[in-house]
Amino acid sequence: MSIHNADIAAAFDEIADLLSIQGANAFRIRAYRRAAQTVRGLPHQLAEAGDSSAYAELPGIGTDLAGKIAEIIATGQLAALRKLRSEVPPGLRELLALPGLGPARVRALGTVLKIKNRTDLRRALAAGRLASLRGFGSSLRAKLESVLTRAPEATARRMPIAEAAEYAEPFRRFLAALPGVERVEIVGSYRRGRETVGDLDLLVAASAGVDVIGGLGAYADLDTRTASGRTKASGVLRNGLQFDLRVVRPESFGAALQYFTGSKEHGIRLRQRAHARGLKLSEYGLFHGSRRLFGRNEAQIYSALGLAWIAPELREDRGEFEAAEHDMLPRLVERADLRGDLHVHTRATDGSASLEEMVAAARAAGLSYVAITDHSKYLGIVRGLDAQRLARHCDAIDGLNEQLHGFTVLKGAEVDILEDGRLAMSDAALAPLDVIVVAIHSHFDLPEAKQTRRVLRALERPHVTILAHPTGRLLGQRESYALDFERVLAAVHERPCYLEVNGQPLRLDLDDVHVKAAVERGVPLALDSDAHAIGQFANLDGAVRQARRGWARKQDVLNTRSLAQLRPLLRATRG
DNA sequence: GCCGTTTTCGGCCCGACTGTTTTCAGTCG
Repeated sequence: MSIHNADIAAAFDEIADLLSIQGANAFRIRAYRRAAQTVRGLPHQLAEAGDSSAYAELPGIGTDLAGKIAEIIATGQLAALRKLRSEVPPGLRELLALPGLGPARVRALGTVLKIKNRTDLRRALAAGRLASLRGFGSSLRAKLESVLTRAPEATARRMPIAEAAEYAEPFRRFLAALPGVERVEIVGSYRRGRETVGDLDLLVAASAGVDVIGGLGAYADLDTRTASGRTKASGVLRNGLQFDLRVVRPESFGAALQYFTGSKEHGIRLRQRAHARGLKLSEYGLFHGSRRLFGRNEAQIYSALGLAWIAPELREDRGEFEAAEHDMLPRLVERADLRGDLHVHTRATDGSASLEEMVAAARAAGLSYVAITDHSKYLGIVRGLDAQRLARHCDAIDGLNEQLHGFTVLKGAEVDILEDGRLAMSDAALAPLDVIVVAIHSHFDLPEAKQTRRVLRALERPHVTILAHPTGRLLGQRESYALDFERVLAAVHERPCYLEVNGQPLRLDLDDVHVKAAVERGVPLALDSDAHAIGQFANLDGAVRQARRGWARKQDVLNTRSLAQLRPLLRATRG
C-alpha cells in the first residue's frame, strides 16, 4: 500500500486552495473541501477497497471526484492538480494561512504585485508596495509585518486538549461568576473532544443589558483583545492560547451551543437540513419565517429536524446524520463505564509512586482493579525489570492483594517489541502474569513492510494481551511509524487480543479514525491511562474521549467488564 | 463539483466584526 487516504485528502485540499486563489466558483471549491474531509475521516483505506465504482457512493463524491481518487491511487498523481500548480505559484498557497489573508487578497498579491511566496511578501511590505493595493490598509499591513517576522510555526500551533483544559476551566469559572451570566460552556473542538484545540471557543448565556464583554477586562490571564463587539470578543490569553467569546440570550443558548460546537461540516449539514424543510437554523434558533420554534435547548433542535441528539464527539460529518436518522447512533462508552485500568507503572521502573500509592489513587479514581505493568528490561527504559525482579514484584502484588478488600491488583508487564519482532522477555517469565502489554519503543523509522512484520510477529507470541499505543505517534513531536494498520487489525482480530487506546495527553493513540476502524471490524479495545504518577488516572478521560470520537460503545471496551468477566477474557488471549 | 420530500438545473448555511470605506467586501468561525 502506498497511497493513503491522507494523501488523497491533501490533494483535494490543495486543489481547493489553489482554485480559491484563482477565484473559482465558491461551491466548486467547497465540493473539494468536503471530499477531503470525507476521505480523511474514512475508517478504511480507499486504496485497499479496490472497487473504484464505490467511491461515488461516498457523501460529497460524485463521478468526477471518484475518477480523481482512482487516478491518484493508480498513478500516485493527479493531472488536474499538476495543471493548477503550474498556474498558481506554490508559495502563494501558504499565504492563505496568514491572518487577514484570504483568497481574494492573496489573488491580488499574486496578480498585481507578482508576489510568489512569504519572502516576496515580506520584501514588498518593507518596500511599501502594498500601500497602493486596494484592501490592504495600514492596520492589515502592520499585522502582516508582525506575523512575517515571527517563525512560521509560531502562528499555527494547536494545543493538546489536556493542556488547553488547564487554561479553559479557570476562564470558564471566571466568566460564570460575572454578574448576570446564566451559563458558560466551552464549545468548539474542545467540546467535541478533539485531541488538540487551535483556539478556545466560549459561549455565554446572559440576558439583555448584561455587559459580559466589558467584564472581560478584569480577567487576570487576559493578554490582548484582538476584536471586541457587542456580543463577541476575541483575544489571546497569557499562555498564548487564542480565544473567541460569544454572548447570546438564554432563549438562544441551545441553538448557539449547537452552532458553536461545530464541526463546521456538521453544522452545514444541519442547516441544509433545516433549509430543505423550509426552516432556517442559526445560532439564534430554529425559525419558521420570523417565528422561533426552538432555541433554548440543543436536543430540541435535532429533534425538530428529525434527528436523535448527536453526541458532540460524533459531530464531524462522518456518518452521524445517517445514523441519527435511523436511530442507529451508538451508545458511546463513558468514563463511568470503566471498571479498571490495564496499563499502569510504579516506581519499580519509571513511575514516580509506589505500588501502594498507585493502587490507592486507582481506587480514588473509582476503579476496582488495575494491572501493574512495569517495563521489561531493555534499551533506554530506566531500571527495566529482568525476570528475577519481575518475580519479586509479583510477590509484592500478591502480598498487597491479601490486604485489599473490594479491589484487585493484576500482575503484568509492558514488554518491548524488539526490532525483529521478538519480545524482550522470555515466554517462561511472562507465563505467570495476568496482563502482558506489548509495545514498540525503538526503531520507529523502519519501512512499512518491516515495521508491520515486526508487530505481526510479536502478536504471534503466546503471551500477549494488549498492543499498547499501537501507532507510536506523539502529538506535535513524532509521527506515527509506518504501519499497515489493516493487517494489524486482522491479526489482532484473529488472535484475539486487544488494541489500546492510550490516554496519555500527547499519545492519545489510537486516534479517532483508527478507533473507528477497529470498532467497525469488531476488534475490541482497552482504554488505559498508562499512568506513571498518582494524578495520571485522569488520562482515562482522554482515552474515553478518543474512544467516543471513534464511535466506541461500552461493549467494545475490555475494561468496562467486571473482574469476574475480565478473567476468562484475559485467559482467552493466551496462545 | 454535488445533488434532489420544490429541482436532472439551479440552487448550494449563516451571521459578526474589521477595515477600508462612503455602503460593503473580505475574513472568520
